[in-house]
Amino acid sequence: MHAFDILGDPVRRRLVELLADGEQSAGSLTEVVRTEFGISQPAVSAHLRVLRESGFASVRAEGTRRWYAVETAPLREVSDWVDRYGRFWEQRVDALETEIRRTRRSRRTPS
Amino acid sequence: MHAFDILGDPVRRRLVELLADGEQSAGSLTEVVRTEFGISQPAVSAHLRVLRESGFASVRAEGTRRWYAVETAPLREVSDWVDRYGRFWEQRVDALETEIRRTRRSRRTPS
DNA sequence: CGTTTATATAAACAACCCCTGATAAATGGC
DNA sequence: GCCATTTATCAGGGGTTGTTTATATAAACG
Repeated sequence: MHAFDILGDPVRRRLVELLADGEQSAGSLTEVVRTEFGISQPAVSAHLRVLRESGFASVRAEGTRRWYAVETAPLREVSDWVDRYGRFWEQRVDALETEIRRTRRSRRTPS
Repeated sequence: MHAFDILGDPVRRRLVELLADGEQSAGSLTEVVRTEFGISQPAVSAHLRVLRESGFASVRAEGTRRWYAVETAPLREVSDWVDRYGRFWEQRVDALETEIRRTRRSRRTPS
């Protein structure tokens, strides 16, 4: 399954978004997604499985709990594709220069 | 249909790749994709329709020919998502600084 | 041990997407 | 006007994917 297929599903995108904040248990992920999308626990579990098997997420067992974390490599594949075939480097470079400047400033003067 | 759904299909990704080189007629796009994926002309036409209707491509008529061009805005949506939720800014920023420097150098000394 | 909690798996089903083959529409050349 | 070319659309079938309900597994706890 290609990276774009993985992220093609809105539930999986949301899971990745949630995991961007850091490690989360399957339970808390399920609770959020369950209410937001109105789907069952097994449905969420199936999506977590897809993220696992595609390398988008890794799991750590702790008792009965499963702690999920996002993996960056597959996301890189997506951004690489966009960078390669989206021919808008001009604008993109400008935007990223701004972003880099902003990042540096915030590093110098941490909140 | 979300941007990731559009690019979830390998044929559509390939079409965007081909269009990255510049405007192409439906015919030449069809020929390439037809041989690479072994699908029919109507199948390719359907994919071009999806790209059209999702804003990933624009069309210009010239006689019976249709000239397709890639549109950058929807691709931006994808890269924005990755930038926001893929937490690998450290490496990413470094890589892009390099890229920016490279771009500037090549602007100064055009090939 | 028996029960509860946390998570995964299995079976069945529905929806959707993509494909093909046939055909339409519109332009171009003679 | 007639035929060829280019591209799009339509009707229908098939396969993948996501969902639910029910159940399994496995640890924690009394």
